[in-house]
Amino acid sequence: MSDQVAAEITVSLPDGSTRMLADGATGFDLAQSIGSRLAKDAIAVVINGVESDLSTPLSSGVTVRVLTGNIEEGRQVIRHSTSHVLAQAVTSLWPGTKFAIGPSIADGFYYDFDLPDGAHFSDEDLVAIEQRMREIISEDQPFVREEHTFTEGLALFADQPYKTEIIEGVRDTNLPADEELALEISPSGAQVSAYRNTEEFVDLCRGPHVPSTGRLGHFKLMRVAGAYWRGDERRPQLQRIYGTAFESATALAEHLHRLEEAERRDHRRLGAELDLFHFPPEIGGGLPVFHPKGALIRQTMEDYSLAMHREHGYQQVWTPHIAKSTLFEISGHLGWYAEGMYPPMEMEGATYYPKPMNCPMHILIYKDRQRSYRELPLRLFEFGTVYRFERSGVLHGLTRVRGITQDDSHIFCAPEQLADELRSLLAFVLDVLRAFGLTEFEAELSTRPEKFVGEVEEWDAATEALRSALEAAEIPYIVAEGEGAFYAPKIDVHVRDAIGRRWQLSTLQVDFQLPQRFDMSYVGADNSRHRPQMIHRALFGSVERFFGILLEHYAGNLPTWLSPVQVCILPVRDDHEDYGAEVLSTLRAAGIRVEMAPADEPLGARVRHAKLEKLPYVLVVGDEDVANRTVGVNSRGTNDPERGVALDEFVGRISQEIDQKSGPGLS
RNA sequence: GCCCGGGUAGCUCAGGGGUAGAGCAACGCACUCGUAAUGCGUAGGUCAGGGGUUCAAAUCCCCUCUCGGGCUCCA
Repeated sequence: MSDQVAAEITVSLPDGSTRMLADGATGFDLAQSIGSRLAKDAIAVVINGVESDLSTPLSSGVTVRVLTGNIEEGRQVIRHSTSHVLAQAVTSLWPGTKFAIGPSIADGFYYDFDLPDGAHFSDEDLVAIEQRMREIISEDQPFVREEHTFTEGLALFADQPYKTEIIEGVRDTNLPADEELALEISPSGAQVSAYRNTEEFVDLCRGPHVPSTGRLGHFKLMRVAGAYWRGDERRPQLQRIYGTAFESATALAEHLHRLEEAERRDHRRLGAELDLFHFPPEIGGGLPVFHPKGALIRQTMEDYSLAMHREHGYQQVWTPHIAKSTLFEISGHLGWYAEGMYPPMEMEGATYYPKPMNCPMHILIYKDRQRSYRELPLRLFEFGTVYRFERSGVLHGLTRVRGITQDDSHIFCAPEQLADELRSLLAFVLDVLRAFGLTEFEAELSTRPEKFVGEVEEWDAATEALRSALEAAEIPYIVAEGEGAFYAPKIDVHVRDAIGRRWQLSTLQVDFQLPQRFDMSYVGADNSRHRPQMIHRALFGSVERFFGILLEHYAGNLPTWLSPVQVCILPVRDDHEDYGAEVLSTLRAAGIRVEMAPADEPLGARVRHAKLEKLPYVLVVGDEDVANRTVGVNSRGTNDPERGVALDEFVGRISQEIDQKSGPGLS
């Protein structure tokens, strides 16, 4: 081709620079022109914001970003490509398998299958599948993009009913049904794209993919599960395989290590190790008992919360656990929440239900007498235990139980007070959460759904009030359009824990329905009756769940104020026990929770036991300490004890720490 | 509720048709020690429960309960 000058194209890079390439150059050529290292690491490209294969020819004037495996978008491509390899492996081991979808997800991927003759995967199957996947990877099969019309696509996947349904769905609506389907098919134009690895194996997919299976390999199949087609329990249950994949063996190993770390933090494990709570089968699923140390932690949490509520103008109330059906008919719970309620009990001709929520009872307290505008906002607060029928499969340690103690509050206010009340309420909620060591917040503002009660103007005003509370609190939030309950817009507060996991905790909901159902009123300054507005608010959400989250957040290393045992005294020999007892009573008099372990085991063993219990402080007392009235301080998180600390000084230190709700670090 | 996998000593687990095992914990005795496991000894089990197959079942089969991982659900 020396007889003609090669045409050239110009492309822009993310840093604003431009680069000249031969006409017909691909993303891979671009990466190569930048550097051989980049060419080696390149997974895919983003052309004018659209993710594409490395083999895509570039046209002049486009902006191109090269995706490598060490960034999230690149990993998604690796995971999605690995899911295709999984599908090919399964079809070669189970001929006749029907495929559903196989998207990348946070930290991995999955693929849903419908095996011939209703077969199911077992854990042993995963080993064989992984083996087959490694063969496919070593064959270095190319991912070849094919584009088809809808008609061709339907013909290509004629024996794949799930793929057919996806293609028809997009053809008829021009939209994939949800985010995960969007990875399978692109709605743009009248095209269906597919990626072919071999003569036999081709899968519907939007792409992009790695150039060939040889680029994969750092993966692991994690588990098998059942999953309903399109998440609908009325439709067939498919066999899902979860896996994870990374760009390198190191990154995969790090990920698996993080999973182990999360397992070590599992509150169910810590609950047993630290003797805090358990779930006796004789009582029933989802119904925990708290042991002395667990109860102490829980009580400390509740005491602090109650004190903060009183300081902020809340009045504590107390209400029973069951009520006649009449109450839940008025509240409407029997109408729209009956499935979530425990079944009724008949007694003396009346029907009683365990309460699923506290609000109706708080409303009855409000309604016991006529209320004046001067009393508003009226803030009622209760640690109210409610019972909800959670299906057996959803129970999960303390984070999903059937007996739930809510730190529940209902605020009744005049409409013109709503915005101020929400603002101070949100600030209060965040302050209390911060005291428990949770500092990273993200909120969700859920707005009016299609089906709703009340007036549009009311909804708009309440939504604006919630929004302004979020703005004032200066926390990041997203708006979930149409996600509100039918009776109210709401704010949900999520927190990030120490290892970055997101938990939904507090909720603030305005309620347009209950004040009306209960015909609530107050007498205004104008001497006429008005309808109050109502706010539901749970701060911890559920005390049990919050307890579990805190345990995981701290990995069991609770700050000193929450530790059930704050100090353990270890006399070096038994003739130091008298002094140890003196230290114990001094600390106890200062309100510190303290124990002493007698010298009938070697000191090292006793230190070890105390460390395994994750106690904040171990005090060793020996000859020098008896002589000088000092203690040896071994703090959690260190193996470097401090010798000769004056007893008074230690008391001062730990008291201050308890006061500030801080404490030594991890064990 | 549905799919998959478990349930053997208080805990963690081994054993997989022929009379039940280990480590830790517990208990007893000795040791008296300056910072993450002192030694010796003792006791501890209807192998989740029920039914079946077998001369014989912890072990194989069926049912139930229960726990875990997912799916659905979370007002």
